[in-house]
Amino acid sequence: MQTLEGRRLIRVRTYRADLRRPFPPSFAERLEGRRVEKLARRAKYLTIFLDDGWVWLIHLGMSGRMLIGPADDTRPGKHDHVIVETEEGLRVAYNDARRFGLMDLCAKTDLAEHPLLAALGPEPLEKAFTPAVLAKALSKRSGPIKTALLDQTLIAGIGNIYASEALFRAGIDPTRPAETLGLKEARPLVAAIKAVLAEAIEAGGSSLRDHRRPDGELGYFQHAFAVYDREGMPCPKCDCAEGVRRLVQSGRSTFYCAKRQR
DNA sequence: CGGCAAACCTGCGAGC
DNA sequence: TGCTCGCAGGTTTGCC
Repeated sequence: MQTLEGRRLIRVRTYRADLRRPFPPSFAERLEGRRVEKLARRAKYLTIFLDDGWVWLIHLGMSGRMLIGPADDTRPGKHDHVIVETEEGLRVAYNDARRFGLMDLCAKTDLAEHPLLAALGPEPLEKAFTPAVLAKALSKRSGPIKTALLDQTLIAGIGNIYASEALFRAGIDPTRPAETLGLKEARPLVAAIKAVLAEAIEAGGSSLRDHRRPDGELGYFQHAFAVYDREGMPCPKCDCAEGVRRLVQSGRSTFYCAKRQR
């Protein structure tokens, strides 16, 4: 998507009225003619800053992806819901089989107060995300630490895969009540969260089944999971008999090593 | 308010 | 081979 920076959007087409939510009024018309000034991210939201002071907000949901290529064929492919063409002959298609994603437009000056962003917790990759900050957030929760890590109002941007991976690296039992983690255990957990997210971004993201990178390849980080989706396989860090275990917390799979994580 | 289940949607893999 | 069924992901909604 870096490839969009600096480009002018000359043609925007939507192929349905909504994703998870309806597109905002006059969505395509408000994008057409705009130049992209900057791409950024807040939690799992992509923020595209436009030259008229508005921001194009995109969430990929679970199966959303941006397909980038030349604009010589503008017909929508299967599950292409929005297609953008730039002045330079680039075609960017938002493709999302499950339509759990969403798009919105927001004035740059109101971005922090946008309903989808206002309640988000701190960015884990920022310097300000410290063990003290994490410990304080977790002290408010009596539920399991794994579930708390997925709460976007406590910490922004951790998904189900990375919650398991971070807890494994930090050696923390996913069922531990969040409030029982003190500063001492928040320290390795912060380090693990930062490392897991940074490595995943560096590797081009994770992917499962039909989720692919823009070039069609699986996200490389998929090949680096220590525990996620590895039930029954040996723990990569110890020789325990059971290997990686799976449990369900709040309806989501958690993978962990019972011997290593306490 | 916290915690949890269900809902949204589709593709895929397992099992018959 | 072809069918059904369960499950995966992120977030919101609704119920206790």
